[in-house]
Amino acid sequence: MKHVNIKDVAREAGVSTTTVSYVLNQTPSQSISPETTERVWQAVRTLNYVPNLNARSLTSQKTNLIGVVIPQTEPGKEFMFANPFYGELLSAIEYTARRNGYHLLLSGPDPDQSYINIARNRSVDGIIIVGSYPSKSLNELHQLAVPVVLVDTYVKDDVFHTIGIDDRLGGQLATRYLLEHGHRDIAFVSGSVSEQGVVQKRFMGYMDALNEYGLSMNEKYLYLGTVSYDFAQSVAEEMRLRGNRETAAFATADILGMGLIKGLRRLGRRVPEDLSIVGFDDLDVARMSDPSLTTIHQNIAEKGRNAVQIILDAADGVSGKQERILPVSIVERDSVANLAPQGRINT
Amino acid sequence: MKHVNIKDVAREAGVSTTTVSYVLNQTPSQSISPETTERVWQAVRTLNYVPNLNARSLTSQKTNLIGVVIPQTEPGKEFMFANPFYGELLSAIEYTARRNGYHLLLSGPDPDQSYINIARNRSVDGIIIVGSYPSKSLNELHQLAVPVVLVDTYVKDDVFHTIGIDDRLGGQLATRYLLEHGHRDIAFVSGSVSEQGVVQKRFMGYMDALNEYGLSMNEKYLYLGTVSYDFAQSVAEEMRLRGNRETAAFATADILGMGLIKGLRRLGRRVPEDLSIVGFDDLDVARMSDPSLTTIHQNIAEKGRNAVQIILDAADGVSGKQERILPVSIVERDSVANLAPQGRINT
DNA sequence: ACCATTCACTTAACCGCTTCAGTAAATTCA
DNA sequence: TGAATTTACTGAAGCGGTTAAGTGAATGGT
Repeated sequence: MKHVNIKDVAREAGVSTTTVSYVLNQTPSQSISPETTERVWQAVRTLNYVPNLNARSLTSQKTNLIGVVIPQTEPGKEFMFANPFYGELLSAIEYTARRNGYHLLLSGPDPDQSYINIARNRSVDGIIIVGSYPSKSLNELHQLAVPVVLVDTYVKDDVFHTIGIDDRLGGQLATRYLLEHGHRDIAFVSGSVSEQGVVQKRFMGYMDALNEYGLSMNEKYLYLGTVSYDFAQSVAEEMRLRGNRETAAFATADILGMGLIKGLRRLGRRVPEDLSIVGFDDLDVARMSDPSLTTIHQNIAEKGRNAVQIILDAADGVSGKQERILPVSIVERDSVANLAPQGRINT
Repeated sequence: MKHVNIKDVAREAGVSTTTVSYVLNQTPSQSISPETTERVWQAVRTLNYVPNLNARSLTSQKTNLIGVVIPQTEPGKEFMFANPFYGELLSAIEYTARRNGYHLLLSGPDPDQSYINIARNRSVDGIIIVGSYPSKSLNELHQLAVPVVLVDTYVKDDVFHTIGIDDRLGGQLATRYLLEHGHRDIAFVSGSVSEQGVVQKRFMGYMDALNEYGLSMNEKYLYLGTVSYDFAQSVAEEMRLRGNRETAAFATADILGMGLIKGLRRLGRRVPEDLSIVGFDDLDVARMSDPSLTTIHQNIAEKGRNAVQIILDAADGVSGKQERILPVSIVERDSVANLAPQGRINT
């Protein structure tokens, strides 16, 4: 099946390829008669012509492609998008991009960081990078001529655009909520704390709240591992091993909160009666869990929309680094118990 | 920042662009001296040259791009990938593709079906279509020159490759499992039954199992809606309204099973004591639920890997339609109770 | 009525790369 | 040793578009 090209259309319509191009792109500076325009469209229809975007990109230097790099959530596992968080984010990105005539070029991060090359050799019009990466590999992105949007990465830099949430406030809200409900011994359950990641900020918020109440962080209450259901499940056991007496836990991801619930239940402990839990993200699964998870809400879709919008803006000539921070809020559900002064429990 | 091109490299290395091209692609039919080869690579390094894949694709007619079309799970919602099923599938696809030097061009289905054009104008090397679509829109894909892989679509056609699971057997296994546990009044909870979709097959399996036990389908036990947690939750209420006496339910997706659990609990009914449930898919969330969900396992990642492999094969010249069906099995967890003859319950 | 515009198009160069068809020198073979 | 082959390259066409510059004819202004 031969690819029909612009020449075929030109021949069919009895005009030059230039004219066809002008008609197709409705080039504003050029005037084409209505009759010719119609003839061209007619030819396009009869030949069922579709422009080759590769060729078009070659000259126009515009690809209408946005590169998206999404991390593995667990090292070694290939299922990076299995985490619903990324699914929702990617959905919003895809939808917004498509609404604006863009498509997505998707990639996980290669060990050899070839995702940088994607931006260069595919000539994407922009690139969205989700999650935290070693800053040295980010440095390589500086040589790029296209706008780069970092999602959920904390990095001091005045070239990359960033979009994120107020993670520190989120951590504070979560912890404060537990404090307000009478809890004083609050565990901190999370994946590893990296320099550029969100966990560090949430941890700072955790400490902020403790400080508000004149408390200080107790290292025995820190449970750091990976952002996975299984790790969180094991934390329940670890709590017992450490002989800790925490009455509540702040889990920095809903998945962690859910794993923790499961782990506790296995040991015969109940949520929230024996341990109150606040999660983070407000994924769909948070309300599906039993008990449903009190959590910090963030607007994931809005994050995705903003990421695309920043690139769209940049493509439209808006200059200067953009830095957007979306709000967070607490969603009260059923995983936190009120610890009355007497030590009695009221859910 | 000027794009450095092959000419710059040629000049730097003191050779022709042809030679550079041969070195870069290691064209087998051409012999280049080691010294020249080294000079070219040296030039590539000093200039930090990255080939423009757009230009390359233009001549070579190969893009190393695989188009992926993933449906919205709920009409009107933009979050098509939020369903963990698609996340896992997409992950496997992306990973396998990247391992083989391909990238993914991602798109949701436009109302105007422009995803067909993606295949044509972006000149992807293949296209993977997930989920069921109206067969007329599939017909348009026939004009494509690239291999098309349909995932989870039942369509009689000898052009499209297909990859799926034995949905009918899955439905049968699920239902039979309930029957084996003494259940006779078994609800069928699912999204809408479409011509090409998987639900229809699962429904047939449901009936197969009933027939095995000399039972026939009772229309009162059919609950059809959308594949969503919320719908399933409402089914619990609907069951009461209908005044039905089912002791078990086969939910054609894990999300439905989970929603059903939640809905029942809201009404003070317990799973599995009051209603036993078998789900489908064996998503991560199935084991996270409480009670954990007995479900039909399918290897989602394997599905994704196969989809890519089919395209890779076709690109390598393997001809003929491929049709792969992956096995299913039942995973026993905690959502099914044994209904003893006396009517007593043993979990 | 004459020059300046505007209109409606076309010609041709170019985007960055691949690849066919050469070509001159070095090597092999009889 | 001369012809045939191989080696190591190069020139130029072409992939399918876009776009700057150019060209007649029609229109406008005075």
